[in-house]
Amino acid sequence: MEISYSILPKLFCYKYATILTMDIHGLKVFASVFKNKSFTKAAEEIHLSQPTISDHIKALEEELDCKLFDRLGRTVIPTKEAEALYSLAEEIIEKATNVKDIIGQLKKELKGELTIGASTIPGTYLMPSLMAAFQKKYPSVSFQIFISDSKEIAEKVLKHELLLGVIGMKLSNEQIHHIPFIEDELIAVASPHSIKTSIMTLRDFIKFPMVLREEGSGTRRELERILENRGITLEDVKIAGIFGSTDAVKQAVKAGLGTSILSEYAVIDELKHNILKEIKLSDIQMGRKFYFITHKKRTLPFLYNTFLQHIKAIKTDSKNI
Amino acid sequence: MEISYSILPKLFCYKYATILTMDIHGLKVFASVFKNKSFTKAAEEIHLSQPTISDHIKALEEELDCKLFDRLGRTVIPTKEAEALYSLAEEIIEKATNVKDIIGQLKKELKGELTIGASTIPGTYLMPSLMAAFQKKYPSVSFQIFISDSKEIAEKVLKHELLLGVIGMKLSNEQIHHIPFIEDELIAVASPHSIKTSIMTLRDFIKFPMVLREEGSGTRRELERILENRGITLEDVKIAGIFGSTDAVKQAVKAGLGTSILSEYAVIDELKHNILKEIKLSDIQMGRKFYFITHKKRTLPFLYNTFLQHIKAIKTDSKNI
DNA sequence: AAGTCAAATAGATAATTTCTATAATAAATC
DNA sequence: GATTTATTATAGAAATTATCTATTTGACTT
Repeated sequence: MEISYSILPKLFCYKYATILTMDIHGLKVFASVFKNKSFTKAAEEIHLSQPTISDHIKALEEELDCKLFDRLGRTVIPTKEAEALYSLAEEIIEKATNVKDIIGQLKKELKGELTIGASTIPGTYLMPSLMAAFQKKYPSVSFQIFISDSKEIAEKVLKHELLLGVIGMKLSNEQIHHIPFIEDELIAVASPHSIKTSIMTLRDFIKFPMVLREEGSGTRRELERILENRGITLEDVKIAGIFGSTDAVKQAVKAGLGTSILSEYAVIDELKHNILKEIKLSDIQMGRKFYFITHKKRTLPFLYNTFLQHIKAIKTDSKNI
Repeated sequence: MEISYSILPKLFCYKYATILTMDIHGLKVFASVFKNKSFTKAAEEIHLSQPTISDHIKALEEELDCKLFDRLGRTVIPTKEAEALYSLAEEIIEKATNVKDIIGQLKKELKGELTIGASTIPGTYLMPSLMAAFQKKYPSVSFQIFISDSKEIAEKVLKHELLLGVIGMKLSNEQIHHIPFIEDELIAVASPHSIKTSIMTLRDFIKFPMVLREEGSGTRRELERILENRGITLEDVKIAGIFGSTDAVKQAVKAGLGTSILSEYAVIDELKHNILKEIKLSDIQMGRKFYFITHKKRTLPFLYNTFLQHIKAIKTDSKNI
């Protein structure tokens, strides 16, 4: 393997050292002369002057070092070499003509895989239904959702490992483009058995031991921000446990390990079935936003842009309802 | 069919009206940037300056109306469109690079069909052994010998229906290139039973009725030329019959219809077996030459030139023996 | 031999390619 | 956070190339 590695650059060098004057335009001129058996007719067809055609053929003849046409006064007759060149030239011209079409089509193509990095809440509770709706509209689209915490998603977007992310916080990085997505309400929850009161102040609530997400989490960060606004730090809070997933936190709260403050999307089912109990905080509203994030320097494939427009449309629709 | 005929010119028009600026050089620049993930490295590889690379990429981006690379400071990342373009570009570059090789190889190719127009004598009595020798040397060569009279062979060469001919006379046409081939002796023959003497003068010989070839024939023309030199026209000769082939003339002579003057190559076997008898003409030597003929304006494929050189070599060899 | 048709040549102009030098920008380092 | 470094973009100039028109050359036709 090491040998082939060291030889490779030389091969490239060789390949590019070969001066290839031949261009597609010249081949088109040749093909036209070949088909018309006339320089003048080719000139009319390609809308160039006859001397220009002569020039092109001369250049090709010099480059290939062989006569391509026998000029016999009224007609020209292609040589054996010209016959061979014609089929090759047609292939090249066709391929080159296709390029524009293929790229043009690609620019409008609504199929392929949409890879999105998502933090826990959007990845687990929001993306699935979005994916379903989008895929219904564009059946040839498949999704790959990479779930991690907000910090890692942001890093991957910055390192160009991901083109698109959804996270629960706004970043200060100038390179990141934020597209507001959806509002989320953070809700204080406890086990139904552990706390009887269903309304209290934030300061009262944090007297109970709490179960939290780990540090990179958007939910955790949002919580810290809210407490900080009230002059409270996490050091004032009695932490009963830290878990790496929202589900684990929910299990811990259910088991009575402590209270928590979680996304409404994460606990909507548990509240409905009385597995968890909402503690209304009388003095605070804990809203936060989710954002789609992209790197400002990256060009998004059409499919990704369409997806983002779809999201924007949904947002507008739901606002109007 | 008429419909497709009338539509055809429009299609050509459309095809060539599409302005296709894209050239192979530009694609090579693109491919290098794509592989190196760098404009600067591509510049080194192709031995162009970095701004030139920038220009080429810009031109391609404008023509295809899409961004090809996201420029991110230290690296560039190809877009989805660039990925697609790369595979297409490599195909085109490879084909274009092949052209030179393929044409180059064709120029030295010693295979294929060698079509030669030959008049009766060379086509029947000289070409077969030549063909055999040449094919032994170059086994991938096949022959097609078109036999007709000298006049028609010459016409076909002039009308570009044949690239190469062998005939028994020199033409006055300026367009024809003559390559001397082999000497032939015309021999006066008769049926062994009809004439007892085996030597006489030309004037005595033409007192006997003669059997001749048709007018276009080289042998006939040669005979006329010889007679003319002696102040004799064909009107002085009693013509017993005119036949369209040398074989027919021979049969007629054998049958005692008359005498004839024929190529030594045509009667060599008959003389050996005493089917025909040579009448030595004491006062004349009737030599003539055969020539390979080509049109001066036509380019001969390499195979044809090789064949002619082979012929020339044989001539030199046989002279030296 | 004159007329006609087709390609080649010459000379001029416009377009393009490419260069060097420099600016702008982003990442890495201190 | 300022500085250095690496990379692409821009500007302006020079060289090359593509193209044109007008004319010449060459060959077939009459």
